[in-house]
Amino acid sequence: MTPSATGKTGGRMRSDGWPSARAHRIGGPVSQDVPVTELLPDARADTRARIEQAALELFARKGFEQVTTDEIADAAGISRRTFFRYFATKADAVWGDFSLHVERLDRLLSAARAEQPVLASICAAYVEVNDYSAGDLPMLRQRMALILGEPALQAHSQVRYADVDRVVAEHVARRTGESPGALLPRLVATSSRAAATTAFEVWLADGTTTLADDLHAAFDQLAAGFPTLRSG
Amino acid sequence: MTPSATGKTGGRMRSDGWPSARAHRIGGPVSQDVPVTELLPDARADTRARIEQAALELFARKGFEQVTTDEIADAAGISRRTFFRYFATKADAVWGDFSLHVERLDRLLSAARAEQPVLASICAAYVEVNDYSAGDLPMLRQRMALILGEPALQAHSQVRYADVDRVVAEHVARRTGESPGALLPRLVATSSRAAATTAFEVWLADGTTTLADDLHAAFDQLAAGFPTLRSG
DNA sequence: AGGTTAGTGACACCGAGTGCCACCGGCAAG
DNA sequence: CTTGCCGGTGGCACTCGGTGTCACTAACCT
Repeated sequence: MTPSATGKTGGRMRSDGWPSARAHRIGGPVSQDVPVTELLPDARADTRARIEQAALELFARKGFEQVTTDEIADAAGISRRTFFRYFATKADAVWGDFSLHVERLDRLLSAARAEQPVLASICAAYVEVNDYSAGDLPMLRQRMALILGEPALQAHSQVRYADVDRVVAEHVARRTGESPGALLPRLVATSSRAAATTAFEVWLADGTTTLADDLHAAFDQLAAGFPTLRSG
Repeated sequence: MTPSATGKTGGRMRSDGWPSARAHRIGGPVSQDVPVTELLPDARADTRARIEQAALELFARKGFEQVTTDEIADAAGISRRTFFRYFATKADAVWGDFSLHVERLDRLLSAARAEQPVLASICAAYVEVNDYSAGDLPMLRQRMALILGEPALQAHSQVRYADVDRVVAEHVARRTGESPGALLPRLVATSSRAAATTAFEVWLADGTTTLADDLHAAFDQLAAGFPTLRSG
């Protein structure tokens, strides 16, 4: 918890450091920028953000697999054990509160106008959820480059996307009166997510286009049954 | 290699078993059904098949996460280390020679008639690759139930599907003259795979339909831009 | 017979994750 | 002020997936 984490042992089995109480005694008098009091309110949110930031920076610099949870914990000034109290897996540190995004997507879909074509509603919801401010774009790029580029994160993403698909499939089911497990709701959910993911990839690789434009382009193709393909 | 694997140590750090030479000496004279000679030709293929079978049976019975690689090795009559000489990861034991399927898909796409619409070629290739004999269907069901149901395998599948997507995207790129990295080839690849995966899920859940029928149904919807959705 | 080679098992090691316990700080009740 | 509770934490031991290394064996090739 000492803001300057230098001097902490951090690793397990390293046995070259002092017990953590010692580190506290060292760091304590040196740093006074955190008043020690009022640590309770949302110190957890702070710590979580610090871990996430440290992890993201390390992943971007060295690659996901090359970073150990020990290093992340060290960089964030906490112990390895505490890292896993904030994030269930190493991969989860890359996905900030993703469940919030899913909830937001759900709310947007539920509030969609009934006159609007279903795919248009889904596209609009995807665009809205991914409407980041210019200042946040660099972090988004970094995050998505990791998620789409690192095989381990690519694999992990499947689990996260399952939630998205469920929400979208339920929306389609509501609109068509079918069961969420039927072919059409599932298919619309998975293929619209495929469209979104592809748009992200193109947006990342290109660098000149807008994410919203790429999303619209992908969804237009999907909704029209890939008209440019009919030349065959 | 003793056909009856009872008496093997199997686990690591268990230290209650004899050295492996001892086990060989015990198992040797007892079992003569394997002529010891002609073990070289494709004993590897045999061993690989035995491991795969043991793993699949254990996964289906206890769940993927509840099975350790030690157990698989024991059941297959080999050591843990040898398991990882045949399969890079525990998850890979579920996917039989999947690269063969990808190669076959690639060949089918390359041989597709140019007059045929692109999506029809892709659908036909998917159907062809997944045209199992009636006798193999139970194993296919078991495999796919694991891959689509177990989160860990679901995640791992992403890596495998990346190869499929690459092959399909390259085909689309050849047909349209675009780059394989452009939006349309990527999008067609990912969304057609989404269609295939969804068809598999529905086929698995339903039990009365044909996989080929479900695949055609999904691709028809995709190619037509989800016509039943236009009621909005 | 001697050397080569492929397949194997034992072993040690790493890193992700988990359960458990001890500690320490804040806080309420006495 | 002391006592006891409680949330967050660090340390530790353990499991399990995965890897590098080494020694051994059996088939093979001269």
